Amino acid sequence: METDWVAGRRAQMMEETRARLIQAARQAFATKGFAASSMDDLTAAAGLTRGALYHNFGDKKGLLQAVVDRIDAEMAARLAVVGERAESPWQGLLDEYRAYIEMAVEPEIQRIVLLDGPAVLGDPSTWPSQNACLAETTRRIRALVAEGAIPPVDPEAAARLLNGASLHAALWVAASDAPEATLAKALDAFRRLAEGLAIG
Amino acid sequence: METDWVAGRRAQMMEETRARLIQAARQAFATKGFAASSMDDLTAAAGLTRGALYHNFGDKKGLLQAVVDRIDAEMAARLAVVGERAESPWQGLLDEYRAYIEMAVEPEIQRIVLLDGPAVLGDPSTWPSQNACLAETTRRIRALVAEGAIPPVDPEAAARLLNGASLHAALWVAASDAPEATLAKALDAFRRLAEGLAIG
DNA sequence: CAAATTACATACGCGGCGTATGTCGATGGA
DNA sequence: TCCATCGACATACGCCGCGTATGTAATTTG
Repeated sequence: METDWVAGRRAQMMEETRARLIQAARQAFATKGFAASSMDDLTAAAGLTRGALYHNFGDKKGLLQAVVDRIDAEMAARLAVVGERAESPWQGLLDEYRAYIEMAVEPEIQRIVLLDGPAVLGDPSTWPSQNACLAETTRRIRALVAEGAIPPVDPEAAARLLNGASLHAALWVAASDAPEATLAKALDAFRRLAEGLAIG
Repeated sequence: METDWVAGRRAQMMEETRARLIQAARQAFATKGFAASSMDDLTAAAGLTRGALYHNFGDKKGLLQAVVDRIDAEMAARLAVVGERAESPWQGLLDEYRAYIEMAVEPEIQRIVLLDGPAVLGDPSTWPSQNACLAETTRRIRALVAEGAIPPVDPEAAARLLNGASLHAALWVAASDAPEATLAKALDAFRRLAEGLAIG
């Protein structure tokens, strides 16, 4: 009979394999993009072959999905920490979005989650991960409405629009040749938009 | 010697060829996406071969660029008409963005310009077409600031953020199973954000 | 009239994806 | 203890699609 100990060890091996593939994929997708990344190269870099990949993730898109889910979860965690530190819920929201924009400038996040992800996997809301990052900001806006800090608004709608605005701000900053100045302009404009929620 | 008449006729033939390829590409890219569209199928549908394609557009990305430029120009023209019809400049801006969101729901525009375009060609601001659509909204915001209708803000920053918000609103609406209701919620939230520009 | 150029079509090679098949260790019943 | 099974990968194969090199017919130029 298979002991729990042995079974657990086997499962741990598989998780190790998956983790290594995901890590290699992050590296490849971030630097070369999804389309230009070869599965052979990618798996070889992880010390495996395409067999392991198709066994664990089904196909190339499945691997991208796994990578996206992982990064998205990391982003949501980072956002929650930032939002919690703020002195007021409203300031927490602004801080979260500032952090979001700054994260979205990171090449890995921008390339994988914001460009290739939607293009290959479709609208983020249809992702299995349900876009934890979006859920986090939606939750925060919902709380603001519930406690009367801002006038009623559909939380998901507001979160989606603000996320979209942040994402484009990040693309703009990343492509700019004066990132600092561009970021400042983007953040200023963003604040103006967000305050429309607080006032209107 | 080549007469002007003959030269003009030759140029017209090439434009005809380019137009047919672009049209076939629009159809293919819109329905199957850029990556899944075969150049052989695409050119055959236009009654040509890949030879014509590489001669006129360089490579597959070049064709996408041409398609994107064309659609972008059409969008900008449609937006300008909508904005001009409004009774006030501010209302013109709101009308333009309403039109933008509704356009962005159209599968062809969403798939080609908003998803595959940025993923394959990079940030829209780096496109040769200079994103006529974005330029149009930037121009309008600049005018609003100039005439004192809204407090000073960097026009490009504001336009980019609003475009991003609109785009994500459109993705949301398109993926929704109750598009009408979703569109209403999106438009309401968008109006709140935009008013942040007017007030803040 | 020969040489060069244009605007395509045809032919070829290479890489990459997905799948079918093989392998090896672990498991589990007789 | 032995063999049949199964899971987790590796290997092998075929097909498709892109880019490029080459061919070709019409036209222009010297």
